[in-house]
Amino acid sequence: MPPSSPTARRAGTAALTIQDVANHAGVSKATVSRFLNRGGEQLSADIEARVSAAVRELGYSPSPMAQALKRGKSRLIGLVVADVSNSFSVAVLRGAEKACREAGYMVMLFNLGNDHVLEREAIRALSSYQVEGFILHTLGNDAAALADAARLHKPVVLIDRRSGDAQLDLVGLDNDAAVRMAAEHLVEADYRQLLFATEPMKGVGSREQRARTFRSFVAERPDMLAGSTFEAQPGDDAALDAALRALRRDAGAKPCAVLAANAVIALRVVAAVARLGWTLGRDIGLLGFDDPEWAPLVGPGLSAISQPTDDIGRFAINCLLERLRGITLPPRQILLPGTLNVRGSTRRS
Amino acid sequence: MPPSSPTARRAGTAALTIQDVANHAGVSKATVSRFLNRGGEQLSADIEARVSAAVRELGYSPSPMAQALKRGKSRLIGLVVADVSNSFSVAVLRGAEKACREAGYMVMLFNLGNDHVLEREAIRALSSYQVEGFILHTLGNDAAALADAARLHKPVVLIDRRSGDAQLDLVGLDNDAAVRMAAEHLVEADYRQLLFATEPMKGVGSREQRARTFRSFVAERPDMLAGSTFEAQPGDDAALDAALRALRRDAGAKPCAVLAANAVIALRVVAAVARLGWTLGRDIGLLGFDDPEWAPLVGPGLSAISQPTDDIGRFAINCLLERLRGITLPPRQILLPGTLNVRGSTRRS
DNA sequence: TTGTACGCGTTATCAG
DNA sequence: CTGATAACGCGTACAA
Repeated sequence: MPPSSPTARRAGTAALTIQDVANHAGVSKATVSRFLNRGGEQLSADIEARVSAAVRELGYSPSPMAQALKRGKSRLIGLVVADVSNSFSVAVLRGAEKACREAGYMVMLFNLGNDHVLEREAIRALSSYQVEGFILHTLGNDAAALADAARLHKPVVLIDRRSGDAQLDLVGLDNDAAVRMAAEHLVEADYRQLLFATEPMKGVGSREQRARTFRSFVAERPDMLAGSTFEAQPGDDAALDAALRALRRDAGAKPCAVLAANAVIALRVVAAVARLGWTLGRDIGLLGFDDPEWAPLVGPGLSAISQPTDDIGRFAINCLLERLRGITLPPRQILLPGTLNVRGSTRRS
Repeated sequence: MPPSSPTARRAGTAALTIQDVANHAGVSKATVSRFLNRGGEQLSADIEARVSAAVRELGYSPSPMAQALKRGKSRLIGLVVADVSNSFSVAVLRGAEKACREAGYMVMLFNLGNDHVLEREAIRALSSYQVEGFILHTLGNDAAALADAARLHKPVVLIDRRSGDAQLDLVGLDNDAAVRMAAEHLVEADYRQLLFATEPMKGVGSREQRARTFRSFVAERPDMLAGSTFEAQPGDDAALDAALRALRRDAGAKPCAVLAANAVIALRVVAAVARLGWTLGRDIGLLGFDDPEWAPLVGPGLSAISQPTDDIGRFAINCLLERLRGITLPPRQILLPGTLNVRGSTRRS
């Protein structure tokens, strides 16, 4: 049978094509395509009406796949995340996905599951699907992966963490301001011996940045404040307990407090304090980054710096979209302010 | 300029095509395609070697987009989730995404953000990208959306929640067994007046199932046990507090406990108990579904039923893949067992 | 203004 | 066993 007669198509319910619409309206594919893309600008009123009606009646919408193949653009954005289980990651993901959809894009997700060898494969797989750009929330040590992306001329926006030396757009918390806000709060609450607890730095920009600012803050107040840093290895609770004991010992009579670099480490400190039989706030202060849902519920409540995660996701997408529209600017840093939520873990009484 | 001479292509670094490989190996596109798909079965040793070498040297991998266009298969799976912020959802997502990738598929994510009007749009958008099947973790009240999916002959696997009357594959927790395990634990811990606290049912299968089993369990022990159910409206903390007060009042001298239908509601109960100045375990027992990371840290620790979220994700994907391979079976239910983690919130001493 | 014809990268059919 | 060729659904020069 010759492939088609103008009438009588659409057996079953296969997706309709632009040709179906053209037949229905009695015009050519090209005309329909023009109507769809240039919005009926260059069409006669009569034709426009017919095509418009046909599209509506048939409920037609073009195939993004075919469009992608033709124009090399897919209206797809690749989102690579070190660990979806991380509450910060999901929160950002949420904002990003929403902003994406509002701009007519879809998100293609790749979770590294903390296996950072996958980073290259991630951007490779994603770009084979023609994603137009990348949002990366990873350790970002893999320069090769970034190079791949750059070579494909696909824009990249980093979230939270600066990646190597690459000059890329970055959106995240204003770590410097946030750490200062946090430390100042601890000082005002009378804590005098401070410990900055973090996951292993591993070259992660935001962790190093926070640690650096913390050290500066302490160094600027040599007479009233002492401070040190502790990198907690995953699983090694004993070392963490020891570090906390050392903190109180070093503090002597002075009140001491921990500044936890993120929610994961804050959770571990809370657990350690419980193991040691201490009371948060009184025996030891604790202030964490990120403000997880459980923060109000542990002991007297965990004081925390909350990040504007939704905004971070939104800004990242907007930043990417601007690049896609061809804006050529030097790499930007968009740093958003955090918010301090004071709870019982930083009240000594 | 005529589009191509056999040599001298690949200006810049545009992605390479099957034609490039063919040129490089001195064969036709068709041959390369065959090598790629049937794995060199029907090729002469000489040709196979040449093609194989060319593919490797050039680092070629075919374009999923073009493949999708040609065969109508995209190696894409659509994942629709009611709310990514829900810890259960992410956990399942994690397992699913991994299983997907291991099977050579990619995940396309659509988050409803609890806006269930989007459900139809979700499956519409996703199927326009030719996803081969759907994993749905939604309220599932939108029969129309499901009908859309069915009409496209795309397989659907439901997670956790049965959807309307549709006969579809389902994978989730064995709610019946889990509720009985939970309730039995409460009984053994001497609690005699029970309250089942849940988010509004809204026709959500798993919530109704859990409530039903709870009521049966109580009804089967009329002489030793009393129980009731409470639907907590989002934000209405006053009503929740009142319900808890009523629980203790009704219990009189008997110990009472709350069975929380998921982590969200468990969190709210913990907060309410704190507001009321009670102590978990002693003044009121609490056992929750889901086992969030913070469970060990609130008060004496929150007892909880943990769900095998990774497995749920994996099974869902495998189930979907089997359907994609054309298995025609009646709809299955895969019910996985939960695990009871006993902590302080169900210890009266 | 509208239609015709071609190509995006693949795979399937059909000759050879 | 291999190569030419026609689709898949769409956008767009080019021609009318």
